[in-house]
Amino acid sequence: MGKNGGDEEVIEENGNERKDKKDQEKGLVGYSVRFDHRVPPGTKIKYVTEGMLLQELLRDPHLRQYSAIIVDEIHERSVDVDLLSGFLKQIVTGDKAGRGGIPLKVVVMSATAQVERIKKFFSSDDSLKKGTSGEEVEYLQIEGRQFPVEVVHEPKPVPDIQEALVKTVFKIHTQEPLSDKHGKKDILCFLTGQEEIEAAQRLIEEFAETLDPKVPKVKVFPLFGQLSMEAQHEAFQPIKHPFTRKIVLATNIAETSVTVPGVRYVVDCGKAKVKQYRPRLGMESLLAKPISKSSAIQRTGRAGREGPGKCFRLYTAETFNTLQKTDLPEILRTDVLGAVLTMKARGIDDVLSFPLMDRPEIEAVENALVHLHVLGALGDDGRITEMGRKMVLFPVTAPYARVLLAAADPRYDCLLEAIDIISCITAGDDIFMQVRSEEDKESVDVYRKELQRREGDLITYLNTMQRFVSTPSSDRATFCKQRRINVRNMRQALNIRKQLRSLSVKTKMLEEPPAPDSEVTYQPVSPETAERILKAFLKGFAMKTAVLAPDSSYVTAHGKHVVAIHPSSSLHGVKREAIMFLEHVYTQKNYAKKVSAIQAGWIAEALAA
DNA sequence: GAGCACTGC
Repeated sequence: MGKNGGDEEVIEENGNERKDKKDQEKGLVGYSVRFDHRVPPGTKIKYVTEGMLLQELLRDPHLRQYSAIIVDEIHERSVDVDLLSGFLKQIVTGDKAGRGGIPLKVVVMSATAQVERIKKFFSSDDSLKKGTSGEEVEYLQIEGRQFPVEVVHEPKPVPDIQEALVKTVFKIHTQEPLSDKHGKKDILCFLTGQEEIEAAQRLIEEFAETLDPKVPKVKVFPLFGQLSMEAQHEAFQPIKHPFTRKIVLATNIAETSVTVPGVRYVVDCGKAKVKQYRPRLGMESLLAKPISKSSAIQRTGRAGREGPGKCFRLYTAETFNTLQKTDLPEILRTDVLGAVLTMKARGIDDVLSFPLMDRPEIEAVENALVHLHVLGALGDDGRITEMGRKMVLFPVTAPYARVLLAAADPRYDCLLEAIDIISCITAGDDIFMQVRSEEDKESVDVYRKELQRREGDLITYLNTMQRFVSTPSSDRATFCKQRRINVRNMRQALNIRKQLRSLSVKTKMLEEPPAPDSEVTYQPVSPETAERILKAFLKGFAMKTAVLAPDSSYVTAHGKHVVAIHPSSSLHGVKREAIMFLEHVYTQKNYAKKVSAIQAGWIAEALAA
């Protein structure tokens, strides 16, 4: 590798592994993702995730190790890719001295044409002043491949989406052929959520009963994330019965994450549930909103992957024209707490002037700065503190990182316990799956009750992790099955646990590596230890607390909003003096999730010291 | 009595 500006090329990928066995053996191609790294000596091309490259920026702010960076799928606009684009712009348009005078080449790839914006963003501000915008940015276009899809809009707004859906599905079913030379001609419907999907399934199945026996049959498959892997898998299988059409009722999962084969008809309800952070309320909402034009086009495209198709939009052409061009990028929809800390840790003192393709509201940034100050990550001068520098080393959000630091403090002394809990919580979806049938529920509840603790959800997660790791590996599958624990998420939790433990040793928060699980016997934590754990969590979540009001509702300490305990919590329906919750979501109501019982006096105590 | 979809140092 050269002395300055390396000869290594980094290809940024969104988690998709691109491993070519032969090249890898020769050491030409390497990759680096969260739990898996393979970068042999002599690597010329390295595939990394955005988060990994942001992490490398901490050590190597000018990316001197690389001669070129390729950013793929930039239109997906994750927070990480937005931050990375900002740093890349600074490197490309800034002073080359930090790279020994060697320029960095940046290639960005996008499936949708926001060409002008991207060109403008990566141009230096000087060229903008001279009116030669984008001259140093070259542009190449490659045609996509798709079969034609005919789009049909509703002539006028539909009063009832479910009714319109059933009507459209059976219009397709009775008027369009079951297959052609390209293969099956199945139907994929985009709906907003589980509830809507289950209602639609009932309606379609009821209506199907009334069909003339000469008409082909239909079989309905729901498809959403909370469904078990097996149930999801069913929706991908070609239908076995002859003379039958498959109808898949899906959430956005079928727009972004999976491809259902055989689809030639798409029915689009025009909406999707979106999570959006409300900086003023310090909480997020999950509500059905109109989709963007680009999302509608993406859904339409799902009908043309295997042959010419048709897309029926359950809204008018006028409504389509009123849709936003693109979805709101994530940085405008989430808490910018993490983004601000990421910038601060990489030397950005004035975060408001950092180049971003979309800037969050000033209020959102200010809230994040205040919150980071409360957490102790920023000092009174707004600069990152010693504590903040330690926090960014952990792959968890700032409040969790603060909890880990508190837990390592001798006053709380519960780092391993905090790691167990945070591993369970940050392992993706809840490790506890929802139980669908009533009979299953009874038996599962018997086992789950054993894990539950009166202190609430956090100590229940701790109990679960401790019971799990002290179970012999041959019995772990049964352990999970009985309690309906998602094995994939549990495996992820173990990975995170291992990573957090090793980072704790590296940062000297743990003096020595913890004993292997095989040498630890299970013992439920004492109420005294549970109290120390909850107090350590309050160091990160003192703002997310509520006290029981005289009318038996919980009122938040911050903002005085009424919150209800979510039904997924072990404390649902329970009245305690005060609660701490790690998540705060508005759906049908204002809900607190991941809830623990605390004493009201602990809140002020946590904010004080 | 309720759950759009991903990912990560």
